[in-house]
Amino acid sequence: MTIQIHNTLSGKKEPLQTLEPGHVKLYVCGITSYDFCHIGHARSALAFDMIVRYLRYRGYKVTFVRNFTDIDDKIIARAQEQGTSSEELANRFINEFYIDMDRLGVDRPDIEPKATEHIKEMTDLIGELIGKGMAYQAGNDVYYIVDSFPEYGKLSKRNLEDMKAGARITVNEQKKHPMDFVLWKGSKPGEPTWDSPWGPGRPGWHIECSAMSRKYLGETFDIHGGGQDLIFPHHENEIAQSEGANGKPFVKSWIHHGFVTIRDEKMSKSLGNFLTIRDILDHYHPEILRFFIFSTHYRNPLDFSESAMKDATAGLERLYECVAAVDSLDPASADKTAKSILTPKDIKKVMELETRFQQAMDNDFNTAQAQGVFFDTVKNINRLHGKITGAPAAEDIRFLKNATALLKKLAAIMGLLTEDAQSFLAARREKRIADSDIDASAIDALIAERYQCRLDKNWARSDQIRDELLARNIELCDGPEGTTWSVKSK
RNA sequence: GGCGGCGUAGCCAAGUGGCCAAGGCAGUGGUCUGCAAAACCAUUAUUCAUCGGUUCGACUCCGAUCGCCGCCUCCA
Repeated sequence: MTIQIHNTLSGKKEPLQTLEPGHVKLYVCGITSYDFCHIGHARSALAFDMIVRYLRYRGYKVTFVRNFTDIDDKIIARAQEQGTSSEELANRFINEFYIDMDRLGVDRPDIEPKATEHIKEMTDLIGELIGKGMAYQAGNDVYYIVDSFPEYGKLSKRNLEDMKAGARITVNEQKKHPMDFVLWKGSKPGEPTWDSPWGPGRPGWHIECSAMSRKYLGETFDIHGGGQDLIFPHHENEIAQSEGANGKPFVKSWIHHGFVTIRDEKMSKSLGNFLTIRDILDHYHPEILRFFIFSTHYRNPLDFSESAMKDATAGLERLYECVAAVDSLDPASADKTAKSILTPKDIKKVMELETRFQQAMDNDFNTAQAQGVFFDTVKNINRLHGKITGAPAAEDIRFLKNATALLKKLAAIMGLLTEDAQSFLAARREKRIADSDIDASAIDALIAERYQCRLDKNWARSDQIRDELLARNIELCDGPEGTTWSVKSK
């Protein structure tokens, strides 16, 4: 089985064939650091985190590069608003980004280049394009000549004629063609500047990715990724720059993930439906967000809502409940004379987990399908666990523990089931108590009273106490070790 | 207007032409319990927006229609 990946360039799923055997070279467009990251950035980071982990699990060496855009118009504007330098602002939000990524448990890429640390690579590349007649200086700016690259539009499937017709682009007198885009911008007074053969200025947005990917991954590499909104113009322009300068194919396969929407609208600041990663993590455990994001295939739109997060919570807890139940089996309590309850069919069903997981993930990283495989396995584990009556056979304990160990190993590729199951569930219960203003001692007193009622078989009063507490969103659970209580999930 | 994508049960969501159309949430029935709750088990789409076509056979391929979304300006 080979891994199939949907390639935006061809519009089809294609088998992964690395240029260098067993080594995937991956470049992903990172953030422009001028504000806190939102849930859409989280989806991007998590999608590629999962992809890298899966490729490594499948035995590939992966060189993963993700850049920081730390100089651009928005950064300059925001820095001026705040009375600070663009350097300080960009670095501050890079640090905030790391805080978010660490909370989400996202692994660091191998290389995280910053645009401002690669000005030389960019000016070299621009120089090459001018030398080839593919770029020109106009005033203090340098522009790319889109007409010089016949394949312009091949990624976004559009042509220059169509784009001119629907042009909503501000007319720029200096440009020879309205679609020509800027490689180098002459600086205005007060803006950050770097020296260049075309005078003081700063790089255009697209050139950094062409320059930095070439430096770290070479002129041609395997996979380039980002959000669907980057297809045009950003990635289209990267292709024009890189293939124009290098005369070689830029990227073998393009991966673009879908948006996060809220009430089916794309998040945007103008609509005010903007949720930052830390807004979400203040209310939900990081694994719940991960579970939610991976419950849909990465290319589909994903609609954020409280009810969707509630579903994700219930689903993740179901997985943890299964693991916790198996964890609580004590090998020392095994009955040496007990017969195994396992049938060859049971064993086969559970052992299919890894194959089925790989089939799902090989199919363009289909995490939604893979989650389905997890639940099938959980169902089987629970069924077998339920078949055990009395002291279990040692063989059965070993089998169930191996099964949950495998489940945890595979779920970890999506960053799920990484915590101790008992602790996770206990923390969930405590969080619910903490989130509600409940007087625990008063509840304990009522439980004590009810305990006496139950000994006296005074069911009426006993049930009355339970109903009173239930009205306050507190659930009682009568077990062999006494009564426990928990706050009901909404 | 140009280009791309999507429409599968109450909700979410897989499905790379052919055994009963995964899975989750919610619902229903059971096990457990004094009764419950939680947990677990079982169960829930003769049908895949609509209409045609190709095929021995289509949710899957092709065409048309309706509806929704995204990109074409910064954007994950």
